[in-house]
Amino acid sequence: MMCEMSLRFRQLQAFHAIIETGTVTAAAAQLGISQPGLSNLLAQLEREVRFRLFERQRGRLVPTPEAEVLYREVETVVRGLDHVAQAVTDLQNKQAGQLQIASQHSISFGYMPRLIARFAADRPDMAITFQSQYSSKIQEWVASGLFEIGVCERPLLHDAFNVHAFHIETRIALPLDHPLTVYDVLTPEILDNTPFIVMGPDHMTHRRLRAAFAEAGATLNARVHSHLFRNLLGFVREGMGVALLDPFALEEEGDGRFTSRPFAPRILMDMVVITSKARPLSTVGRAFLDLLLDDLGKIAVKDSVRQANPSNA
Amino acid sequence: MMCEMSLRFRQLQAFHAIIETGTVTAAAAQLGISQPGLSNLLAQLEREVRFRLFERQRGRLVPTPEAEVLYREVETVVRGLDHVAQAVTDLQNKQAGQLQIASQHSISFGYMPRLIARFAADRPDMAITFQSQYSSKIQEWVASGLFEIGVCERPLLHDAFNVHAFHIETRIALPLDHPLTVYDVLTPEILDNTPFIVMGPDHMTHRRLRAAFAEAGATLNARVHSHLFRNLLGFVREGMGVALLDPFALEEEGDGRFTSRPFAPRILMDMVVITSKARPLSTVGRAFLDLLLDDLGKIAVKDSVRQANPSNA
DNA sequence: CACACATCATAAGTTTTGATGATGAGTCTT
DNA sequence: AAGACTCATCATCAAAACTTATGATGTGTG
Repeated sequence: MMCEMSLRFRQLQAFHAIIETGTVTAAAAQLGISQPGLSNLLAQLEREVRFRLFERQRGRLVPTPEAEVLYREVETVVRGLDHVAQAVTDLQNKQAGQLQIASQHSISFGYMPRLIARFAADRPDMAITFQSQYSSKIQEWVASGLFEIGVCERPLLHDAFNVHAFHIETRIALPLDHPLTVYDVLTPEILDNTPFIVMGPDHMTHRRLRAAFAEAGATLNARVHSHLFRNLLGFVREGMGVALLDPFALEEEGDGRFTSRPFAPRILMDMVVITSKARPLSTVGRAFLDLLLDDLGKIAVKDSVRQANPSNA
Repeated sequence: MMCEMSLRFRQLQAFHAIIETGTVTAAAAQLGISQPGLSNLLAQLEREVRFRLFERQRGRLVPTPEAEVLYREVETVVRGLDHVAQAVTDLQNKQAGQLQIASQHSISFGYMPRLIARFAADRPDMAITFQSQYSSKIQEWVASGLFEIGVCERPLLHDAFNVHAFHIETRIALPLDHPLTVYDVLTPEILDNTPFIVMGPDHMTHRRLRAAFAEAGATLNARVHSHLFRNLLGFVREGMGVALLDPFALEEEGDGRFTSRPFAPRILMDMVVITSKARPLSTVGRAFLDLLLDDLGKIAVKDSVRQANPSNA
């Protein structure tokens, strides 16, 4: 009684679009094909699975319970294809250079390009690949040998890295005309109930900020949530509140639309420079890593640039 | 510079198979197509993504770092298709009946069929769908309206159910010639270091069993792990050890190759009969539910068949 | 060294699948 | 009853997927 069925991806994609949009016509538009084409795909699929996926009620399609169960599985597959496409464009953007460096977004706009430029000045014929990404992606890339050197935040997800840890002290960014600019150092007490622009709740610094406020018995008034330091700054510029930022994002202070103050108690960002344990560093890689660590020593919190083992969590 | 790329699923499937098997020839066999066909798909994919996925070294394919990064994304998608196929066959096995009942495996061999037979005796022209599945799948099916009545174990994963809780007391099954058959009730002290056949460590009863042994300062000697009560029984029959089982599995006691004893402290299985909050029970559904709850009252631990709210975890 | 047997790539030809546009039937609105 | 929707069906055609046949290259063996 077992019979061959050949679920084709196109059919699942069609099915997915129909459930999502509610009608065949709209689904066809979403996929950029004609309505009869989609009708066919659906008919094929229903013939092959041998149960109804939709009740035809008064000319409309109403998903059966079976369809809803199936949809959950199909969802994973169809959405997954988007992820693959994204991965492909990420990989396409990587040029083949002699030295590959990836760093987390917040450090990628001002600091890293400047350092790389300085490094490349003495080496005119060397090609360097530099890319900005999320911390987890950077770790994946360095682990797989796609990039030689990565700069990202903790936590580390694998154990495949040589790790150089350093810590960056965060500061509070405020609009120029903010009343609290009169203080030299800001504390939770001073900032009690002040509108705050914060990172998503899963980010380290957010949790530490919240803890600092709780400790001081102050209220953290989280007005806007965002997920890139760079975005927070935009809101600060617009005067919507204050934000806790890393000094790299604050480099643009010169634009004169916001300023910054230290925060007490200090909140540090746990950052790391990683290289792959699996393959040894190239000569240029070594040279750049030395420059990077040396330079970070000037910015980072004292005594925090050192060799260290990866600590997960 | 952005150019159109049309990642076809078949190409990803090909890529996935090649990475998995290591050679094109083997991958072709796995997918059931010819080697040149696969070679073509790979060539297409490499042309479209515009970076090498494999180095051709001495006639063999060696994945590039890019390929390994891509593989992780592709993996999700391709494996997902298998899940969809599995879901489809699950759904195909469901017949269209007026009354749909699903129950967890352990209760599905003896008890439920017998009860359903009794119920159907008075109603000769009624079609009933009955299916045995894992607890989580049963919940999904009842939640989506695919089945009217489900019998499964806690924990409940949604809040979409009307819940009737009951508790089943487990017993220790032993081979007939086991020395411990001389006891009327078995305790952790008596069973200290006795070879045990146990459920996987994620199952409730396993954790409680372990706790009971720890409390008594006895050693739980887990000799075999399995994941279906029915399987445990097979090992007991073979004399490999004793096992903690629900009374439904023990119904076959008549076969004379094992026996059972109560265990102290009592270990109960948290079970529930669920129906969907979303749609009201049909008349037959109501009737069967009444019969089921009434009958469970005779088997279950006293005072434990009652209406209750779902409690998660 | 020559032979058998792997590997992957290419070419040409066939079958299957996907999509189109025209058409029709049903439902709801106005 | 017209018009704007829905979805299904048909004939048709192009693109994709697969086939067989063949060649180039590499490896291991007597």
